[in-house]
Amino acid sequence: MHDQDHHLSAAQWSVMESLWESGSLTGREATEAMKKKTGWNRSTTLTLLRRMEEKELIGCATKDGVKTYFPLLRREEVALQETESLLERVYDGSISLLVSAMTHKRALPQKEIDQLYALLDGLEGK
Amino acid sequence: MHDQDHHLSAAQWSVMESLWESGSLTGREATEAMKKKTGWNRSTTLTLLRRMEEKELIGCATKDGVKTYFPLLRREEVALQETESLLERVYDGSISLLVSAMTHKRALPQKEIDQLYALLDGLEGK
DNA sequence: ATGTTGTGTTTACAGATGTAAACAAGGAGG
DNA sequence: CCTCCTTGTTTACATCTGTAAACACAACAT
Repeated sequence: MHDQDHHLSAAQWSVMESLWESGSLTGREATEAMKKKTGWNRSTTLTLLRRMEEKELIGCATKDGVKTYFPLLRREEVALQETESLLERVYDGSISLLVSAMTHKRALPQKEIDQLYALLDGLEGK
Repeated sequence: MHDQDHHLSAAQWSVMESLWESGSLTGREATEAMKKKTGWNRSTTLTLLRRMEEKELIGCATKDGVKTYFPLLRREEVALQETESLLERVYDGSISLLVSAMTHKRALPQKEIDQLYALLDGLEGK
């Protein structure tokens, strides 16, 4: 395993999302995708890719002068890290506190409620 | 109300936490608290406070040459923002997805499970 | 009156981030 | 051959962050 504690900025998330979605993207594809998604200039995307490669968030292979980038982190991995970080920082590690806070703000759709019940039942069963 | 979308850095959270805990702190108290909590140098804390005041995360009043700082944001407000941001970004807005992800990683203590059930029951009742 | 102390203000400086323009080099067309 | 497109590389530059050292000034102690 490599370094943990990868806090991704919003911009980096955008890039990662695109890479996760397609598995890998050539520089060309990436700049196009980002252009469409966020309006970034080609250079902006390429800079982001370079920096992210430097810090080993993504990898890259060159073939016939064309680079192909791919994620080096799994989405779940990063998601978990970010989630745990927030959970600790804000909710003292308590998921129920988090859920409570959210439900106080905006109503949870019935579907979500059902899913949570199912989830909890599954846990008990184990 | 003022601007939303206040993404606090870890350092800023530390400061805010201290202010939320005590309601307000003089420069002296703040530097001491931060010194103890994070080991920061006096200057570091004062710089943080100044910058945070500039961007109106905190306010400050001077009396007899002594400054007293206090939060301008409520903790719940910021907590909610950060949580919703993560939820959208990572879990497509679905709380149950988030909870699911977390429970897949580490077991939820029984206490948490109970609390979640209670929470859900409360929602149904409403 | 003068040096020490407590408090606040200015200045500093490296690294990360957002955002790109400029530059370079290999192929495709003419 | 010479030029234009495509793809990659370098350089740029303002802002934000983390982390302080230096400086300034008033009150206190001697």
